[in-house]
Amino acid sequence: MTEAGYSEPTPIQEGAIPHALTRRDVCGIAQTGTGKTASFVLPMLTLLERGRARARMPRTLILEPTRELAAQVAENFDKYGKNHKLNVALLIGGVSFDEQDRKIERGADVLIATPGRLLDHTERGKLLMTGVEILVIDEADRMLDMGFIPDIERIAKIIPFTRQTLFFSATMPPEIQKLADRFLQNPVRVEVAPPSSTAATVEQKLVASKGKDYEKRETLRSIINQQDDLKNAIIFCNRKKSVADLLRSLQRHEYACGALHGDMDQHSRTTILQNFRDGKLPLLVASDVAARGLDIPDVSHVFNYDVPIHAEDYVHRIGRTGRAGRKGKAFTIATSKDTKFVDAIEKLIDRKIEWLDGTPSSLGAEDSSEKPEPRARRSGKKQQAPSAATDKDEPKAAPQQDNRAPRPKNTANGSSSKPANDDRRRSRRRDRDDEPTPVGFGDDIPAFMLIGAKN
DNA sequence: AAAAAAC
Repeated sequence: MTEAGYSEPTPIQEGAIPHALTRRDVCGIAQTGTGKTASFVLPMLTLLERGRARARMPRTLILEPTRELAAQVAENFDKYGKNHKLNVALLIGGVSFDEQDRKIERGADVLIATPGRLLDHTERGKLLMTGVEILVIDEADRMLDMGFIPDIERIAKIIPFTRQTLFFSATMPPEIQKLADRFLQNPVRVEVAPPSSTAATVEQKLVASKGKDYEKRETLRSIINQQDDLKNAIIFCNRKKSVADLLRSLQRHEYACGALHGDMDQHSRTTILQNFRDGKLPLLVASDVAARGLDIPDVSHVFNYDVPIHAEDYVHRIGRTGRAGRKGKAFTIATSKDTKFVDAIEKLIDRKIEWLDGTPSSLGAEDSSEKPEPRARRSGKKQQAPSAATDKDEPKAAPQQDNRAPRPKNTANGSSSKPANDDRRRSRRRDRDDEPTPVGFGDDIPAFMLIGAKN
């Protein structure tokens, strides 16, 4: 706890907790990584000490935009609420109703939910919201982005007017303010960080790349290999398909990596995230599902494989590193097509991001210097099955593989996506026969991290 | 140019 920075209150905690305890509504403007979660979990623990939950009538409700965030808040209750004998129910999609139903039936002190699943439960008539005393709306700006506001309105409507509401958002644009005005009564406003700031401890760089997929992948591998202090990293892509493609490519190059995006089944999402947190998986390829709020302590690097289309997402992505005053590095691969998005980011964060090699104008123009490998290499692979999109970048990557820096030695995915190219791989062994045999984690992965189960 | 969330 001390290590996590909770030995003394953070500004948002200092500002919000006393008011929450006096049952005032709170409008908190705080980014993740500011101790925001504890600023509602801790007072809730105190307020819940009196009284007990009745069957099917939860006493408090916390709404989160993504399943991972909801699970994370549930973990916080387990951590801080050890001695409070609370019933915590996590209601998220992608997993079965049964256990959730049982927890509701037993009487939940705390309900932590994503909007869709919560409404699903209420519509089945097994969940009564009339006993809710505290409503927490977390990540409101993101709820808005994701189109959840109508759901939130429906939910708020079935919760008694006499409730206390704690409302949190990283930013407070006019639409969010209007929303806050609707949900809150005479709130205390607590604001702790300017919305578009990036941590000063994060070293940010742009990396010029040519625009083809395989060229970007090669650029990415090259920056990864250049890092001598890489402990773990999140690699962000704009699309789920890119996440999947990049994962396959990196795995073929024997990087230990896993993927996280919203089309994956919940079991894989949970397992991969847990392995990444535990340090078993050093590289996480992810969509923006991982950009906000996920509490992964001490991510040393963030790589933006794609420049985010929305500038705010850049701030959220690189906010995964440099947390709690630690050092972090963020590299953004940019092609000539990304110029306007880069401009928008620099405008938002109000500073220029340096180019890695000081070559802003060389976008796509520096081919000769970096590529000693002639195209002739390609001829050797013509009878291969014309499948995996990753084929093309194999030969070019080979020369760099020999003296890679602290490269992860294992491959782990925890899901079904194994490179189905064993024979092809063997035939290319000569390209990297100095590589150690990859060791998979496979079954080594701890059992499905049951959300809310503590160890 | 996208992602996320209910079945």
